[in-house]
Amino acid sequence: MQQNYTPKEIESAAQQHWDNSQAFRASDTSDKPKYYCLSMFPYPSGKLHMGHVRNYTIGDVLARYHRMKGFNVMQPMGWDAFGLPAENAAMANNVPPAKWTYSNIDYMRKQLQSLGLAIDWSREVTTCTPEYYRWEQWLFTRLFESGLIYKKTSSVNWDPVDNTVLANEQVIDGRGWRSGALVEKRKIPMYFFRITQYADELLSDLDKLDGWPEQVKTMQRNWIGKSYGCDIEFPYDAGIGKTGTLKVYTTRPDTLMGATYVAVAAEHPLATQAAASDPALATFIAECKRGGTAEADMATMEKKGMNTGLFVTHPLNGEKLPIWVANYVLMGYGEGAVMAVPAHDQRDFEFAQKYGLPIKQVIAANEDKGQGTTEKGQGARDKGKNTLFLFSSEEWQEWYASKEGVCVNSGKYDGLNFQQAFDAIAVDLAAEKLGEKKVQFRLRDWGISRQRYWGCPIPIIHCASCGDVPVPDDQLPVVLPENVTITGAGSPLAKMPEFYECTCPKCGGNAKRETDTMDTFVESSWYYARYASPGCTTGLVDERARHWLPVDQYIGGIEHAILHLLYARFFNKLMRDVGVFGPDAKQSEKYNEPFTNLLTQGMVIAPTFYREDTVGKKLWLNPADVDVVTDAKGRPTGATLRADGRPVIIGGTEKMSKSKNNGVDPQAIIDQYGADTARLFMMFAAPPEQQLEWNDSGVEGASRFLKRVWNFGVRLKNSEGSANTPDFEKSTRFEIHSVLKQAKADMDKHQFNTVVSAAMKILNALDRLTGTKEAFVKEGFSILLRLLAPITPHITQALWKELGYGDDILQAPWPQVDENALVQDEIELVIQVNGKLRGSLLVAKDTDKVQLERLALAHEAVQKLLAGGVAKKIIIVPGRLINVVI
RNA sequence: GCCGGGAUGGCGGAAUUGGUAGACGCGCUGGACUCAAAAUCCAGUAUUCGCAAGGAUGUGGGGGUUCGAUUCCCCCUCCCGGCACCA
Repeated sequence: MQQNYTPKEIESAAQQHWDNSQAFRASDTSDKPKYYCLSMFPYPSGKLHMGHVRNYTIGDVLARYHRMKGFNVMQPMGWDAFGLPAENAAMANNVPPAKWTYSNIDYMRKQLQSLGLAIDWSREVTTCTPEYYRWEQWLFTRLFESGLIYKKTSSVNWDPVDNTVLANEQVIDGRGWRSGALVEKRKIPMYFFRITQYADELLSDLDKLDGWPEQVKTMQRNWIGKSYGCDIEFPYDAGIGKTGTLKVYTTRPDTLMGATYVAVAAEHPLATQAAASDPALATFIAECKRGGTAEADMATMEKKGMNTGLFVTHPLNGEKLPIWVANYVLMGYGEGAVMAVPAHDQRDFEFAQKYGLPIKQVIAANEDKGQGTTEKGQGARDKGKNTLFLFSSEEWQEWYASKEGVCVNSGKYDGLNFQQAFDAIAVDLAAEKLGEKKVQFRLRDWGISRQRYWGCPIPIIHCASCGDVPVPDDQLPVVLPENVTITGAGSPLAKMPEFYECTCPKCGGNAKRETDTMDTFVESSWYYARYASPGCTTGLVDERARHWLPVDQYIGGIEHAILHLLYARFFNKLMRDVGVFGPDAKQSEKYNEPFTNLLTQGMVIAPTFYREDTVGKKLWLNPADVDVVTDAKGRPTGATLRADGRPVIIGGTEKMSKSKNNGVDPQAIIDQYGADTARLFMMFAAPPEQQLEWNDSGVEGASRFLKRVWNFGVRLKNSEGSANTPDFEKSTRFEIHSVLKQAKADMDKHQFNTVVSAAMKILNALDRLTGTKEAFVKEGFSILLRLLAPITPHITQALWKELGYGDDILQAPWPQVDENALVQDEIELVIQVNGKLRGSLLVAKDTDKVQLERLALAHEAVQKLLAGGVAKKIIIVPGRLINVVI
């Protein structure tokens, strides 16, 4: 046995052993209970960063822990290989995206393997291979035929200099990142998944996901955003010159009588019509089209509007209401038009104030009906009663949102509460055929067309006579050509006749292949199912998927809480309904949801540093190349680039990413200390769900602990030994088993940092012993090794074998708590006076209440504070404390 | 702007879910070993008053409920994630 801990040798020996025994090959037919443990697959950006190490170590700990508990574990790995960074790299380094991607995969696979993850590599999936995306294309054609995929126009960020569509990430302060040109919105045709058709199921099934964090379910619920309201139609005023109605949606039809104007989006047909004869309005509309499409930008920009000079008629009272164009109304949401009730909506109120539009109060507190009786309502009543209140009062806003008021100034609706007014107005609108109740979702259909090269080709052929024709099965896959030049201007495929020239599958005439590719979220929406059918050539999955699905434990970053996880849930339902999981899948609860349990890992964040070039473009610098200067309190005051010593700008502390170049490569730590240290440190640094600001001080400590474990093993093996006293043995056994009990609970709630701490406590307890030969020391050490095995698998395997516990710790069961060791005769109780700690008391376990009260009162500290007086009350918390109230 | 989360010693974090705040580790200080250093081991380490015994204060800030609040309620500040074309 090596005298010193040599992680390199130990780790390569252990990994060799696992390889030789094919230890992590998952059986499709085992009769043990299955445990499908899945970590979100990485984008092959080049190198691993600490976020990956965290994610995959968490997954590996869970996989190995469940293996020890007797499960048939499957833990796969793959590559989310299509995406924008490959095209950027292609431009920066003049290397084709495919080549760049595959070489990144090769490097990162080696890195992952060096971490000693218990992965079944025979199931590896790479999304940019035709074997994979062929089935995605197949599914696309099925969904297109069934109408679940359709085509419509939609806004994109357009760079007028590069003549190309930009991702939101590529729009910086309203300008294209490469050209610096002002970005504008442009409408282009795109394919959409009809995810809204599944909105209700996606919403209601969240209630069944008991294994998901509440915060993720809340975010998804809010994202789907089911609301109950009314469609309301405002007939055109005669001045518009045509007949028809302007349709709006509102969740507050009870305030309809307070509507004083309507507002439409800049792209709305009425706006276009009005602008035809109004140059100033045309200019304003053009201004609204400037800037990107990101919702955060729209929501934070200054609210602006302009009167069109046109009017609509109020559907109930016949008043003429002006039509305004407003930049805060989004064409893509609802009808692209809203009714404005400035008295009762913050945004409408501010807009009305700014442009001098009338404000009409139609909701007030109702004293007679006893409404508005909450604290908020009371305040609102006092302020709002019979007088026009100021909307800016926050009290009023909240109270209003609570829907506790009644209608006023509303004619026949006066005195009705929210629900009564809602119903009455809906009935009256329906009678006029000018509106009806409607359930609306915030969720929009999922546009998947991308005018980019490095993605899965959309399998559609455009024929002048037959229209959009899906590519027939026998012509799939539509293979993405790999020899291309990326210029950053326009879509490369659209410049390749050899790709797009084709014949129509229906009529055989000349036709043009679609040159857009799919959103890369599509690939990541079904990969979890593909792992369960490696090599399948007959469909997306085969029979084997029915054994493994659904995923028992999914692990990934919290940043995926909405989009990826919602799309994957949607896809699972699509695959179920198309029959991918078998004809009976629709009847089985089992195929409703893809991920039974979800662990959302907190992000590993790190500071960002950058310099700006002459045109203000940011050049991001890696933290590893930057020296930070701090003040006496440790706050950063400045930073310089090590290479040239000149200052750099300190950005925010953000999640590690390729685009901000703030990823920290774990390789240095693995090379210097070994994978076990990297894994141990990662698990010890913070609980998995918590965000972690990267800092490598403490890696040293993790390494030191593993050295101590090794040294203890060496001593245990070599020592002649001496005996410990029975008392010492008893207290150590108590300590080990109470720590173990807690560690088991921590493991089950995924709090791995305290599991590591438990291992440290056990080693400390064993280290305090003087004798080393006893069976119970060996037993204690075996508990320590098995506790650590999921976290640091290499060193524990080496010691397990060296000390003769067995050949393979993978076969060892999780250690059992010896409840007998936990029995105590005496316990320590805390003595408090008025809730403040004043002393402690050692008593027999079964001392009765009366006796405890007597002992507490007799306590020196209590006597002193009591000063001869009498205790008011004595509170006893069994096994914990006695609080004397005086 | 909207939605979700977070804030505890010099640092990472713990606290059996309303019951001893600071487990475990890092760092730091002192000591042992060494010619010396590294490594290792031992001791101390929330702040503050005090020679000490002991006291006071303390979980982002302000208020509240309670015998007792890091934990529950109300208000506020700052930080992080997401916002549909980064993945």
